[in-house]
Amino acid sequence: RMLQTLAGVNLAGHSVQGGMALPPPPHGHEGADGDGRKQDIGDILHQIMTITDQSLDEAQAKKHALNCHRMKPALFSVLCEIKEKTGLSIRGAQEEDPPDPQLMRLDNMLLAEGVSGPEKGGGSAAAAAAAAASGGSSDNSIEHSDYRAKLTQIRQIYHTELEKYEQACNEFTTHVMNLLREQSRTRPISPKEIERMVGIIHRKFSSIQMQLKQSTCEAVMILRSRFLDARRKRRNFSKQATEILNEYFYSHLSNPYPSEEAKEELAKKCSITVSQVSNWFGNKRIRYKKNIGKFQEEANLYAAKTAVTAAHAVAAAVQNNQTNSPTTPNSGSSGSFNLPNSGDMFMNMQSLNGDSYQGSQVGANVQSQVDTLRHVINQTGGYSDGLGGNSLYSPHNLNANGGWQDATTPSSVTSPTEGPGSVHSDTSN
DNA sequence: TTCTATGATTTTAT
DNA sequence: ATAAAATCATAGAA
Repeated sequence: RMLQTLAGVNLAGHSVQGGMALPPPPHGHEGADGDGRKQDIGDILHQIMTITDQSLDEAQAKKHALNCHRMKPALFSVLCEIKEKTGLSIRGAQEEDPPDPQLMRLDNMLLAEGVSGPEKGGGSAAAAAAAAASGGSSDNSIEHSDYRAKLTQIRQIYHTELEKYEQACNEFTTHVMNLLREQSRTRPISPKEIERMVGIIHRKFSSIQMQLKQSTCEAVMILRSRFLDARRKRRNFSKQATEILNEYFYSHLSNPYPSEEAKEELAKKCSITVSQVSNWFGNKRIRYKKNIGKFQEEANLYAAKTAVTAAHAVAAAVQNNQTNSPTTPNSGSSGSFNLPNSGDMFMNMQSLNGDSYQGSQVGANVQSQVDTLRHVINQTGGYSDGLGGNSLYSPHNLNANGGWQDATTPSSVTSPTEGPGSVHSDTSN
Protein backbone atom coordinates (compact mmCIF):
# COMPACT_ATOMS: atom_id res chain seq x y z
CA ARG A 1 0.00 0.00 0.00
CA MET A 2 2.79 2.35 0.78
CA LEU A 3 4.35 1.60 -2.52
CA GLN A 4 1.16 2.43 -4.20
CA THR A 5 0.90 5.55 -2.26
CA LEU A 6 4.33 6.63 -3.14
CA ALA A 7 3.89 5.77 -6.72
CA GLY A 8 0.67 7.61 -6.68
CA VAL A 9 2.31 10.63 -5.28
CA ASN A 10 4.93 10.46 -7.82
CA LEU A 11 2.42 10.23 -10.54
CA ALA A 12 0.21 12.78 -9.09
CA GLY A 13 2.94 15.26 -8.74
CA HIS A 14 4.53 14.98 -12.04
CA SER A 15 2.70 13.07 -14.58
CA VAL A 16 5.80 11.15 -15.35
CA GLN A 17 6.28 9.58 -18.67
CA GLY A 18 3.36 8.25 -20.38
CA GLY A 19 1.19 10.75 -18.62
CA MET A 20 -0.98 8.36 -16.81
CA ALA A 21 -4.21 9.15 -15.22
CA LEU A 22 -4.22 9.98 -11.59
CA PRO A 23 -5.65 7.47 -9.31
CA PRO A 24 -7.20 9.03 -6.26
CA PRO A 25 -4.13 8.74 -4.18
CA PRO A 26 -4.07 7.58 -0.67
CA HIS A 27 -7.57 6.70 -0.12
CA GLY A 28 -6.16 3.31 0.36
CA HIS A 29 -9.24 1.20 0.12
CA GLU A 30 -9.25 -1.81 -2.03
CA GLY A 31 -12.21 -3.24 -3.73
CA ALA A 32 -14.19 -0.59 -5.50
CA ASP A 33 -12.74 0.02 -8.90
CA GLY A 34 -11.01 -3.24 -9.54
CA ASP A 35 -10.27 -2.58 -13.16
CA GLY A 36 -8.83 0.81 -12.65
CA ARG A 37 -6.66 -0.47 -9.90
CA LYS A 38 -5.25 -3.23 -12.01
CA GLN A 39 -4.50 -0.70 -14.60
CA ASP A 40 -2.84 1.42 -11.98
CA ILE A 41 -0.66 -1.38 -10.89
CA GLY A 42 0.36 -2.06 -14.40
CA ASP A 43 1.24 1.54 -14.80
CA ILE A 44 3.12 1.61 -11.59
CA LEU A 45 5.13 -1.41 -12.54
CA HIS A 46 5.90 0.18 -15.79
CA GLN A 47 6.84 3.27 -13.95
CA ILE A 48 9.20 1.40 -11.73
CA MET A 49 10.79 -0.31 -14.66
CA THR A 50 11.39 2.90 -16.42
CA ILE A 51 12.78 4.50 -13.31
CA THR A 52 15.70 2.15 -13.46
CA ASP A 53 16.45 3.47 -16.86
CA GLN A 54 16.44 7.00 -15.74
CA SER A 55 19.62 8.75 -15.03
CA LEU A 56 20.62 9.73 -11.57
CA ASP A 57 20.11 13.32 -12.32
CA GLU A 58 16.59 12.74 -13.43
CA ALA A 59 15.83 10.83 -10.28
CA GLN A 60 17.36 13.57 -8.26
CA ALA A 61 15.31 16.11 -10.00
CA LYS A 62 12.19 14.15 -9.39
CA LYS A 63 12.94 13.80 -5.77
CA HIS A 64 13.45 17.44 -5.49
CA ALA A 65 10.23 18.08 -7.28
CA LEU A 66 8.50 15.70 -4.97
CA ASN A 67 9.81 17.44 -1.96
CA CYS A 68 8.49 20.68 -3.25
CA HIS A 69 5.11 19.40 -4.08
CA ARG A 70 2.31 21.19 -2.37
CA MET A 71 0.65 18.01 -1.29
CA LYS A 72 3.77 16.73 0.33
CA PRO A 73 3.07 17.70 3.95
CA ALA A 74 -0.31 16.13 3.81
CA LEU A 75 0.95 12.96 2.26
CA PHE A 76 3.75 12.88 4.71
CA SER A 77 1.38 13.01 7.60
CA VAL A 78 -0.63 10.22 6.08
CA LEU A 79 2.48 8.17 5.85
CA CYS A 80 3.20 8.97 9.43
CA GLU A 81 -0.17 7.72 10.37
CA ILE A 82 0.29 4.49 8.54
CA LYS A 83 3.63 4.03 10.11
CA GLU A 84 2.13 4.63 13.47
CA LYS A 85 0.04 1.55 12.92
CA THR A 86 2.59 -0.71 11.34
CA GLY A 87 5.35 0.43 13.60
CA LEU A 88 3.78 -1.26 16.55
CA SER A 89 3.99 -4.67 15.04
CA ILE A 90 7.53 -4.07 13.97
CA ARG A 91 8.51 -2.90 17.37
CA GLY A 92 7.06 -5.99 18.92
CA ALA A 93 8.81 -8.28 16.54
CA GLN A 94 12.32 -7.13 17.20
CA GLU A 95 14.33 -6.12 20.24
CA GLU A 96 15.64 -9.56 21.05
CA ASP A 97 19.26 -10.19 20.33
CA PRO A 98 20.30 -13.34 22.04
CA PRO A 99 24.01 -13.83 21.63
CA ASP A 100 24.41 -16.77 19.35
CA PRO A 101 25.77 -19.62 21.43
CA GLN A 102 27.58 -20.99 18.44
CA LEU A 103 29.27 -17.69 17.86
CA MET A 104 30.12 -17.44 21.50
CA ARG A 105 31.69 -20.85 21.40
CA LEU A 106 33.79 -19.89 18.42
CA ASP A 107 34.78 -16.66 20.05
CA ASN A 108 35.82 -18.39 23.19
CA MET A 109 37.85 -20.89 21.32
CA LEU A 110 39.59 -18.29 19.24
CA LEU A 111 40.36 -16.39 22.36
CA ALA A 112 41.64 -19.48 24.09
CA GLU A 113 43.84 -20.34 21.17
CA GLY A 114 45.23 -16.84 21.18
CA VAL A 115 43.93 -16.05 17.73
CA SER A 116 41.53 -13.32 18.58
CA GLY A 117 43.12 -12.17 21.80
CA PRO A 118 45.69 -9.47 22.19
CA GLU A 119 48.73 -9.99 20.06
CA LYS A 120 51.37 -11.40 22.25
CA GLY A 121 55.01 -10.69 21.86
CA GLY A 122 54.88 -9.12 18.46
CA GLY A 123 53.55 -12.18 16.70
CA SER A 124 55.56 -13.59 13.87
CA ALA A 125 58.60 -11.55 14.66
CA ALA A 126 58.73 -12.99 18.13
CA ALA A 127 58.10 -16.47 16.85
CA ALA A 128 60.87 -16.13 14.33
CA ALA A 129 63.16 -14.75 16.98
CA ALA A 130 62.31 -17.61 19.27
CA ALA A 131 62.98 -20.07 16.51
CA ALA A 132 66.28 -18.43 15.76
CA ALA A 133 67.25 -18.24 19.40
CA SER A 134 66.40 -21.83 20.14
CA GLY A 135 68.49 -22.82 17.19
CA GLY A 136 69.77 -26.31 17.70
CA SER A 137 68.84 -26.53 21.34
CA SER A 138 65.97 -28.94 21.11
CA ASP A 139 63.52 -30.38 18.70
CA ASN A 140 60.74 -29.63 21.04
CA SER A 141 61.17 -25.91 20.88
CA ILE A 142 61.53 -26.06 17.15
CA GLU A 143 58.24 -27.82 16.85
CA HIS A 144 56.79 -25.39 19.23
CA SER A 145 57.94 -22.36 17.35
CA ASP A 146 56.78 -23.98 14.18
CA TYR A 147 53.40 -24.31 15.71
CA ARG A 148 53.48 -20.75 16.85
CA ALA A 149 54.55 -19.50 13.48
CA LYS A 150 51.66 -21.27 11.86
CA LEU A 151 49.30 -20.01 14.46
CA THR A 152 50.50 -16.52 13.82
CA GLN A 153 49.86 -17.02 10.17
CA ILE A 154 46.33 -18.08 10.82
CA ARG A 155 45.97 -15.22 13.16
CA GLN A 156 47.09 -12.71 10.60
CA ILE A 157 44.76 -14.03 7.99
CA TYR A 158 41.98 -14.00 10.46
CA HIS A 159 42.62 -10.44 11.47
CA THR A 160 42.93 -9.08 7.97
CA GLU A 161 39.79 -10.87 6.92
CA LEU A 162 37.98 -9.66 9.97
CA GLU A 163 39.11 -6.18 9.27
CA LYS A 164 37.88 -6.42 5.74
CA TYR A 165 34.54 -7.62 6.90
CA GLU A 166 34.28 -4.91 9.44
CA GLN A 167 35.18 -2.31 6.92
CA ALA A 168 32.64 -3.61 4.47
CA CYS A 169 30.06 -3.73 7.18
CA ASN A 170 30.74 -0.19 8.21
CA GLU A 171 30.69 1.04 4.68
CA PHE A 172 27.45 -0.64 4.01
CA THR A 173 25.98 0.62 7.22
CA THR A 174 26.87 4.18 6.55
CA HIS A 175 25.62 3.82 3.05
CA VAL A 176 22.30 2.52 4.24
CA MET A 177 22.11 5.17 6.87
CA ASN A 178 22.71 7.86 4.35
CA LEU A 179 20.10 6.39 2.17
CA LEU A 180 17.63 6.29 5.00
CA ARG A 181 18.44 9.80 5.98
CA GLU A 182 17.90 10.87 2.49
CA GLN A 183 14.63 9.05 2.37
CA SER A 184 13.54 10.41 5.67
CA ARG A 185 12.87 13.64 3.87
CA THR A 186 10.32 11.86 1.82
CA ARG A 187 8.91 9.44 4.28
CA PRO A 188 8.95 9.27 8.04
CA ILE A 189 11.81 7.28 9.43
CA SER A 190 12.44 7.23 13.12
CA PRO A 191 15.93 6.90 14.53
CA LYS A 192 14.79 3.69 16.01
CA GLU A 193 14.16 2.32 12.62
CA ILE A 194 17.56 3.29 11.45
CA GLU A 195 18.95 1.60 14.46
CA ARG A 196 16.99 -1.48 13.67
CA MET A 197 18.17 -1.41 10.13
CA VAL A 198 21.72 -1.17 11.32
CA GLY A 199 21.07 -4.07 13.62
CA ILE A 200 19.81 -6.15 10.75
CA ILE A 201 22.85 -5.30 8.71
CA HIS A 202 25.12 -6.21 11.52
CA ARG A 203 23.38 -9.47 12.00
CA LYS A 204 23.77 -10.25 8.36
CA PHE A 205 27.39 -9.44 8.50
CA SER A 206 27.96 -11.34 11.66
CA SER A 207 26.75 -14.45 9.95
CA ILE A 208 29.48 -13.89 7.44
CA GLN A 209 31.85 -13.22 10.26
CA MET A 210 30.83 -16.45 11.84
CA GLN A 211 31.84 -18.30 8.74
CA LEU A 212 35.21 -16.69 8.97
CA LYS A 213 35.49 -17.62 12.59
CA GLN A 214 34.37 -21.12 11.88
CA SER A 215 36.94 -21.68 9.23
CA THR A 216 39.60 -20.12 11.40
CA CYS A 217 38.66 -22.46 14.20
CA GLU A 218 38.90 -25.36 11.85
CA ALA A 219 42.32 -24.29 10.74
CA VAL A 220 43.45 -23.96 14.32
CA MET A 221 42.03 -27.32 15.18
CA ILE A 222 43.86 -28.95 12.35
CA LEU A 223 47.06 -27.24 13.27
CA ARG A 224 46.55 -28.11 16.87
CA SER A 225 45.89 -31.74 16.24
CA ARG A 226 48.98 -31.92 14.15
CA PHE A 227 50.91 -30.21 16.90
CA LEU A 228 49.49 -32.53 19.50
CA ASP A 229 50.52 -35.46 17.41
CA ALA A 230 53.95 -34.00 17.23
CA ARG A 231 53.96 -33.48 20.94
CA ARG A 232 52.91 -37.02 21.47
CA LYS A 233 56.00 -38.03 19.68
CA ARG A 234 57.97 -37.84 22.81
CA ARG A 235 61.62 -37.04 22.85
CA ASN A 236 63.71 -38.53 25.55
CA PHE A 237 65.14 -36.05 27.92
CA SER A 238 68.76 -35.25 27.53
CA LYS A 239 71.20 -37.46 29.30
CA GLN A 240 72.13 -34.60 31.50
CA ALA A 241 68.55 -33.96 32.49
CA THR A 242 67.99 -37.59 33.34
CA GLU A 243 71.12 -37.50 35.36
CA ILE A 244 69.94 -34.58 37.40
CA LEU A 245 66.54 -36.07 37.94
CA ASN A 246 67.94 -39.39 38.94
CA GLU A 247 70.35 -37.77 41.29
CA TYR A 248 67.53 -36.05 43.02
CA PHE A 249 65.40 -39.13 43.04
CA TYR A 250 67.96 -41.42 44.57
CA SER A 251 69.14 -38.90 47.02
CA HIS A 252 65.60 -38.39 48.20
CA LEU A 253 64.66 -42.00 48.02
CA SER A 254 62.80 -41.97 51.28
CA ASN A 255 60.65 -39.13 50.12
CA PRO A 256 60.92 -38.66 46.41
CA TYR A 257 58.34 -35.94 46.26
CA PRO A 258 60.01 -32.72 45.25
CA SER A 259 58.29 -29.63 46.45
CA GLU A 260 56.99 -27.12 44.01
CA GLU A 261 60.15 -25.09 44.38
CA ALA A 262 62.33 -28.13 43.98
CA LYS A 263 60.42 -29.06 40.88
CA GLU A 264 60.91 -25.62 39.49
CA GLU A 265 64.57 -25.76 40.13
CA LEU A 266 64.89 -29.19 38.61
CA ALA A 267 62.88 -28.05 35.65
CA LYS A 268 65.21 -25.15 35.18
CA LYS A 269 68.30 -27.24 35.54
CA CYS A 270 67.02 -29.81 33.10
CA SER A 271 65.42 -27.26 30.80
CA ILE A 272 62.13 -29.04 30.87
CA THR A 273 58.81 -27.94 32.25
CA VAL A 274 57.63 -28.36 35.79
CA SER A 275 54.90 -30.70 34.69
CA GLN A 276 57.49 -32.79 32.93
CA VAL A 277 59.36 -33.00 36.17
CA SER A 278 56.17 -34.08 37.86
CA ASN A 279 55.57 -36.64 35.17
CA TRP A 280 59.05 -37.91 35.50
CA PHE A 281 58.81 -38.34 39.23
CA GLY A 282 55.41 -39.93 38.92
CA ASN A 283 56.71 -42.41 36.44
CA LYS A 284 59.89 -42.97 38.32
CA ARG A 285 58.22 -43.63 41.62
CA ILE A 286 55.76 -46.08 40.26
CA ARG A 287 58.29 -47.86 38.14
CA TYR A 288 60.87 -47.99 40.82
CA LYS A 289 58.38 -49.36 43.22
CA LYS A 290 57.10 -51.86 40.75
CA ASN A 291 60.41 -53.39 40.00
CA ILE A 292 63.12 -52.37 42.32
CA GLY A 293 65.42 -55.05 41.13
CA LYS A 294 65.59 -53.47 37.79
CA PHE A 295 66.71 -50.22 39.29
CA GLN A 296 69.36 -51.63 41.57
CA GLU A 297 72.21 -50.84 39.34
CA GLU A 298 71.05 -47.38 38.63
CA ALA A 299 70.38 -46.79 42.28
CA ASN A 300 73.85 -47.92 43.16
CA LEU A 301 75.30 -45.70 40.59
CA TYR A 302 73.61 -42.57 41.74
CA ALA A 303 73.95 -43.37 45.37
CA ALA A 304 77.64 -43.89 44.99
CA LYS A 305 77.87 -40.81 42.96
CA THR A 306 76.71 -38.64 45.78
CA ALA A 307 77.94 -40.77 48.60
CA VAL A 308 81.27 -39.08 48.98
CA THR A 309 80.02 -35.57 49.21
CA ALA A 310 77.05 -36.73 51.17
CA ALA A 311 79.18 -38.45 53.68
CA HIS A 312 81.18 -35.36 54.24
CA ALA A 313 78.16 -33.20 54.50
CA VAL A 314 76.39 -35.55 56.83
CA ALA A 315 79.38 -35.84 58.99
CA ALA A 316 79.56 -32.11 59.21
CA ALA A 317 75.89 -31.79 59.81
CA VAL A 318 75.85 -34.40 62.46
CA GLN A 319 78.78 -32.84 64.13
CA ASN A 320 77.07 -29.59 64.05
CA ASN A 321 73.90 -31.05 65.25
CA GLN A 322 75.45 -32.81 68.08
CA THR A 323 77.21 -29.82 69.34
CA ASN A 324 74.29 -27.55 68.97
CA SER A 325 71.50 -29.61 70.35
CA PRO A 326 72.37 -32.81 72.06
CA THR A 327 69.21 -34.79 72.32
CA THR A 328 65.54 -35.21 72.02
CA PRO A 329 64.96 -38.74 70.93
CA ASN A 330 61.27 -38.49 70.20
CA SER A 331 59.23 -37.06 67.38
CA GLY A 332 60.86 -38.85 64.56
CA SER A 333 59.36 -36.95 61.68
CA SER A 334 61.92 -34.82 60.03
CA GLY A 335 59.75 -33.81 57.22
CA SER A 336 60.26 -37.30 56.08
CA PHE A 337 57.63 -39.15 54.20
CA ASN A 338 56.37 -41.16 57.11
CA LEU A 339 57.20 -42.17 60.59
CA PRO A 340 58.53 -45.62 59.89
CA ASN A 341 60.96 -44.08 57.55
CA SER A 342 62.14 -41.61 60.06
CA GLY A 343 62.75 -44.39 62.43
CA ASP A 344 64.55 -46.09 59.69
CA MET A 345 66.79 -43.24 59.11
CA PHE A 346 67.28 -42.77 62.73
CA MET A 347 68.51 -46.25 63.16
CA ASN A 348 70.80 -45.96 60.28
CA MET A 349 72.37 -42.89 61.54
CA GLN A 350 72.70 -44.35 64.90
CA SER A 351 74.46 -47.28 63.49
CA LEU A 352 76.63 -45.17 61.38
CA ASN A 353 77.81 -42.87 63.99
CA GLY A 354 77.47 -45.14 66.88
CA ASP A 355 75.82 -42.25 68.49
CA SER A 356 72.41 -40.90 69.10
CA TYR A 357 70.97 -38.87 66.36
CA GLN A 358 67.72 -37.06 65.94
CA GLY A 359 66.09 -37.01 62.63
CA SER A 360 63.85 -34.32 63.90
CA GLN A 361 66.66 -31.90 64.06
CA VAL A 362 68.18 -32.60 60.77
CA GLY A 363 67.18 -30.47 57.88
CA ALA A 364 65.84 -31.82 54.65
CA ASN A 365 69.20 -31.26 53.17
CA VAL A 366 70.79 -33.71 55.48
CA GLN A 367 67.93 -36.03 55.03
CA SER A 368 68.75 -36.44 51.39
CA GLN A 369 72.27 -37.31 52.23
CA VAL A 370 71.04 -39.75 54.74
CA ASP A 371 68.98 -41.32 52.06
CA THR A 372 71.94 -41.65 49.85
CA LEU A 373 73.99 -43.16 52.54
CA ARG A 374 71.34 -45.52 53.57
CA HIS A 375 70.95 -46.62 50.07
CA VAL A 376 74.57 -47.33 49.70
CA ILE A 377 74.53 -49.24 52.88
CA ASN A 378 71.58 -51.27 51.87
CA GLN A 379 72.84 -51.85 48.45
CA THR A 380 76.21 -52.96 49.42
CA GLY A 381 74.55 -55.42 51.55
CA GLY A 382 75.93 -56.78 54.71
CA TYR A 383 75.51 -53.82 56.86
CA SER A 384 71.94 -53.97 57.88
CA ASP A 385 72.01 -57.71 58.13
CA GLY A 386 75.01 -57.66 60.26
CA LEU A 387 73.56 -55.14 62.61
CA GLY A 388 70.11 -56.53 62.60
CA GLY A 389 68.91 -53.75 60.45
CA ASN A 390 66.97 -56.18 58.45
CA SER A 391 64.67 -56.87 61.29
CA LEU A 392 64.02 -53.24 61.46
CA TYR A 393 63.19 -52.97 57.82
CA SER A 394 61.06 -55.98 57.38
CA PRO A 395 58.12 -55.01 59.53
CA HIS A 396 58.08 -51.58 58.19
CA ASN A 397 58.29 -53.10 54.83
CA LEU A 398 55.20 -55.11 55.42
CA ASN A 399 53.06 -52.70 57.26
CA ALA A 400 53.24 -50.16 54.58
CA ASN A 401 49.74 -49.62 53.34
CA GLY A 402 50.54 -48.29 49.95
CA GLY A 403 52.97 -45.72 51.19
CA TRP A 404 56.25 -45.05 49.56
CA GLN A 405 58.19 -46.76 52.32
CA ASP A 406 57.54 -50.26 51.13
CA ALA A 407 59.30 -49.34 47.99
CA THR A 408 62.45 -48.12 49.56
CA THR A 409 62.95 -50.97 51.85
CA PRO A 410 63.19 -53.97 49.60
CA SER A 411 66.55 -52.69 48.61
CA SER A 412 67.72 -54.14 51.85
CA VAL A 413 66.45 -57.50 50.82
CA THR A 414 68.41 -57.56 47.67
CA SER A 415 71.80 -57.46 49.11
CA PRO A 416 74.42 -59.42 47.32
CA THR A 417 78.15 -59.51 47.40
CA GLU A 418 80.77 -57.54 49.16
CA GLY A 419 81.95 -57.81 52.63
CA PRO A 420 79.97 -56.02 55.22
CA GLY A 421 82.91 -54.67 56.96
CA SER A 422 84.42 -52.93 54.03
CA VAL A 423 81.14 -51.41 53.17
CA HIS A 424 80.65 -50.20 56.60
CA SER A 425 83.93 -48.52 56.77
CA ASP A 426 83.44 -47.01 53.36
CA THR A 427 80.16 -45.44 54.09
CA SER A 428 80.96 -44.35 57.55
CA ASN A 429 83.83 -42.50 56.11
C1' DT B 1 60.72 -56.56 12.84
C1' DT B 2 60.12 -57.18 17.92
C1' DC B 3 60.97 -55.73 22.50
C1' DT B 4 61.98 -52.57 26.13
C1' DA B 5 62.42 -47.86 27.96
C1' DT B 6 60.24 -43.81 28.69
C1' DG B 7 57.52 -39.57 28.40
C1' DA B 8 52.69 -38.46 28.35
C1' DT B 9 47.89 -39.17 29.23
C1' DT B 10 43.92 -41.09 31.47
C1' DT B 11 41.59 -43.06 35.29
C1' DT B 12 40.87 -43.52 40.01
C1' DA B 13 41.37 -42.39 44.76
C1' DT B 14 42.34 -39.15 48.35
C1' DA C 1 44.91 -30.42 43.50
C1' DT C 2 48.11 -34.38 43.85
C1' DA C 3 49.49 -39.08 43.59
C1' DA C 4 49.15 -43.87 42.15
C1' DA C 5 48.14 -46.92 38.75
C1' DA C 6 47.02 -48.18 34.27
C1' DT C 7 47.55 -47.30 29.69
C1' DC C 8 49.11 -45.21 25.40
C1' DA C 9 52.45 -44.35 21.89
C1' DT C 10 56.83 -43.76 20.35
C1' DA C 11 62.12 -43.92 20.56
C1' DG C 12 65.66 -46.68 20.33
C1' DA C 13 67.98 -51.08 20.92
C1' DA C 14 68.14 -55.88 19.70
